[in-house]
Amino acid sequence: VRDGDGKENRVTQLTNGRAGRRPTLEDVGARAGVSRALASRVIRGAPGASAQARERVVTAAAELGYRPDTRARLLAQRSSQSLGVVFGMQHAFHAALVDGLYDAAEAGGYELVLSARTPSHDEGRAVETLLDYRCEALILLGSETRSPWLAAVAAGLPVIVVGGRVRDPAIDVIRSADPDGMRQAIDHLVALGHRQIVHVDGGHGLTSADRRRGYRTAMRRHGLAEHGRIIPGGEAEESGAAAAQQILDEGALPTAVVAYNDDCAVGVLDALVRAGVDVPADMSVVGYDDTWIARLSHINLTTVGQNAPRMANLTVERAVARLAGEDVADREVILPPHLIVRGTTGVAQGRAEF
Amino acid sequence: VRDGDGKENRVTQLTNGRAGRRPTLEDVGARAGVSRALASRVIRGAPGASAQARERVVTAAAELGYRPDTRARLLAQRSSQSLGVVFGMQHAFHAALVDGLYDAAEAGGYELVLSARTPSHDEGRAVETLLDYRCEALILLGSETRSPWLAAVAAGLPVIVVGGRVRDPAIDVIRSADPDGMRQAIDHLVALGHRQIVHVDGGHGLTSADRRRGYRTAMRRHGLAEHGRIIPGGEAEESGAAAAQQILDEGALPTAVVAYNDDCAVGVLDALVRAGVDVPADMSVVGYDDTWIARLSHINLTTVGQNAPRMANLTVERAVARLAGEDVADREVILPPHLIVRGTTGVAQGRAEF
DNA sequence: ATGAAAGCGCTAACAG
DNA sequence: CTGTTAGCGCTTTCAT
Repeated sequence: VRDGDGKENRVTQLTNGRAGRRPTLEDVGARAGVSRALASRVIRGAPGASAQARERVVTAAAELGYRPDTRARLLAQRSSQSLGVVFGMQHAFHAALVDGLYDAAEAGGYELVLSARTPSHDEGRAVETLLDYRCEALILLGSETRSPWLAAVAAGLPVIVVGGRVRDPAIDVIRSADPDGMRQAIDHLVALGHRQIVHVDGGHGLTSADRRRGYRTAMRRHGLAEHGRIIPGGEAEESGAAAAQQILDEGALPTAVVAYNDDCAVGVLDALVRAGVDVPADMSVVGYDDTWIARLSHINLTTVGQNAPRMANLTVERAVARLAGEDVADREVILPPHLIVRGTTGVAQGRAEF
Repeated sequence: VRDGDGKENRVTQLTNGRAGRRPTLEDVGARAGVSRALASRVIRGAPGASAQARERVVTAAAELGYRPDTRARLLAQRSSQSLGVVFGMQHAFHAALVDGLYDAAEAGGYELVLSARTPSHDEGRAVETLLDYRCEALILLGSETRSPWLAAVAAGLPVIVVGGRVRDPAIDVIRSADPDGMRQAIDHLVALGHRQIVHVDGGHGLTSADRRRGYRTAMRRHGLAEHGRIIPGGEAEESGAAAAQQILDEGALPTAVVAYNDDCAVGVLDALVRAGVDVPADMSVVGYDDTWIARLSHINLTTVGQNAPRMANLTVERAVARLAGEDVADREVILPPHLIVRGTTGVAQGRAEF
């Protein structure tokens, strides 16, 4: 009798009132025979109401199908208790993040106001919208903006970038240690006997640069700098496929490919499979982000996971801390990523140079 | 003497926040030497302000970096001028739809309030949030809810479902003619000489039922009822892969597969390619929705397109019409889909039965 | 053309 | 514990 009935009742109440005007606190108070202020206290669970009053207000509200008006509440409150979130539709990882943010925000008593980044609604517009709603803090998923306007915005309210790279000292960043994730991937491959490991990178972004750096460092540490190779890629499947094609065309195949992210890795995977390369028998492939696409049973991609729920929690925590004026030591929180071994990596083939 | 001083002091005391106070219309008016009301008129481009006043207010606002407070504006206006949108992160098609909705809403002078459907934030919660923002109409992307609560909600405000199937007479539906899309796909394949065409369906949803029906009808019309076959699938890649595996295991391969949607088709594609089946030489594959995934150059999937921008426009139009109280003849608007021929379909192999 | 005043629905300070 | 009184920032009559 949990969700089904409860929800049904809740929503039914929404519409019980007359079609013309939705009931206000005044109406509820009148029906319960108390003042609007007292009704308000009861509704929002604030202290200072007798059990009797509480009971009457609750029933009156239920009968009327009362629902508080968010706009009015936000306006009257000193704090709007809402966090603005800019996300990119399309980004699989953002879906997980937003999900976590809903949880964390609710737990912290905050509302979430969403604004999407789409071709016709860029990050700037998204931020403006959110600002106009007077949300108290801004959460930008995967932003890599270097424009000065973000800094200006950050002067007005806490701004937290999740899974992106921004260097402004006024902006908090929650992300994971990309070089470390790469290290784990390389370590894993090396342990499986791979030496010819190429990296299909993610293009010009800062995150891409980080992962590239992690790749280089890890290869060097294993004494494989000679065998390393970086192929220009991108964020999408298409780039991965193109990069894989390039690898194939060159003839001298590596034994493993580490891609910038899962999307890119899937592109690589696809191109390889089409070319008749057996993964992982002939070649291993590793992605990054552990998005739902990596988990699909037929893809079953070995990848580096970022713990979206944890990042979401930290993000909301950080936002709340900033809003409370607490001093935070570290502008940047860097979480440890963790390798998730699935089916696209295996022992390296015997090779001439072995 | 204006009451500026006293009020200013009071307010300054109240807002000892870190960020200082954002300018209000009152501030803009004061700086421009006009009343708040007049400033309001100028800001929102309402008539009733001299060119001179207009000019001064505009510059004052610019200097102050004034931005209207959406919450307050919505509260004061009789109509909130905002449309609530519930979408599913993850759904590639919704990204295109939301993009179009932003465009259309802006053109129509409406705000968009987004609420995502995620594991921890289901459609019911999403709708509640939106309702609490007092948006004037609700736009549900891809909803197939059969619960009575939606009907209850629709009693209170216009509800428009896009690309879904809901039977309530109070709910508008904008979708495309799925059976017709299927027909186009089948016609295309038949024209290429295919006869053994199987359909991997989308499961229990109404949209899936529609497409399944379209498949059956089209096959019958071509006299291919005997060759038809429907394999249970689902909405995601995984289901497509599983269905393809089933087809492969059975030995007697068809020459073409029409999948429920692009995701499913990509799963099919993947499983086929892994099994060494050459697409489209050995087998043709068709998807549905023309999402970005179908357009990826290495997937290059023949699919049925739904014209998201058009649907978005119609949706907003419909919402506005309902809000204006206009009588709309057709509760359901059904758009013609169109086949997009790409690289996964080709002439059928010569077959024994030919 | 302009301004004063009255709200929108709610919260919050202060009396009783 | 409860009601009264002020607003939150903006729009909207209704005078001037």
